[in-house]
Amino acid sequence: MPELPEVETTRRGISPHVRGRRLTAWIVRNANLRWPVEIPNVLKGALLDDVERRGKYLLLRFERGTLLIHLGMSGSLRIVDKELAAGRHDHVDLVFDTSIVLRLNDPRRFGSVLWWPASNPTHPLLAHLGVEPLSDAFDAHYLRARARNRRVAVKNYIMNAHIVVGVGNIYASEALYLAGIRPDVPAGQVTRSGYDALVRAIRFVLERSLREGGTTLRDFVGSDGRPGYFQQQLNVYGRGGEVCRRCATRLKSTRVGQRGTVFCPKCQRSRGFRPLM
DNA sequence: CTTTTGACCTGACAGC
DNA sequence: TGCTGTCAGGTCAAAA
Repeated sequence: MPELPEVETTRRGISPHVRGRRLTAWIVRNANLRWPVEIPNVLKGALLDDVERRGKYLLLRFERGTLLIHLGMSGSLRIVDKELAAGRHDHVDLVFDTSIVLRLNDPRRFGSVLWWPASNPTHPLLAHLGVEPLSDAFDAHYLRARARNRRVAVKNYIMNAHIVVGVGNIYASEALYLAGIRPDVPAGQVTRSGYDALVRAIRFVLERSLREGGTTLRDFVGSDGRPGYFQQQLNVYGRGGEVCRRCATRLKSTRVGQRGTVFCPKCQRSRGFRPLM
């Protein structure tokens, strides 16, 4: 479900409620997520210093270490009152001293809750992550350099968290549309100006979605239960068979690297086309 | 090293 | 009303 804007929206939503609070208890109703849920006993009574984000991981910084939370495809975190009865798929509750509960719901259980002790300098899952797309380190030179001689489709390339984090199926599709690049072009064949446009487009879609509170397709809600509104801005994702807003050509629905992919065959070309930005 | 494929899981929806 | 197949905001590990 969540890509960078949804995870960041979640971070901003939960942070004011839990930051500076003590974790008094937790309830694990189903520890069987992607990996077994890890919440060590040293966390009892621990102070939560800050809530950060790295890629699609939320980092709950405690004095003794960090809880890593990944929302997978279908996860969401809500702030609820301790008395609110847990529903189906409410797998983990983190109970804070204010009777506030941070509740993880995840129907598909592709998410994770993992412990990263302060004694361990880098968690293996974070060690090889690529750059943050909204940081200065993310630029056309970087993208092009790492794409040299790579034949994977550019769409898969930008969805690879070892290259750049936070870009999933929605925003990859949208960014390639805005950049005028076909999703199935080999990453190594995208031109320098193509990567210039792509970097701008990725930043644009992520920042814009962030302003709108993320994208809600089926079930994403922020920590307060409000949906995101970015889906109203989608140009291609979920619009296969509909008409391109720019040129009225019928949008093509295909599969690129096992993922559903929609693009405009006229506005998106192998060597790039007029970028929309 | 890169690339491809399968795996993990539930739920919604289409078609018979 | 089933049943079956397909698809879904992710990403890791194994195989090629």
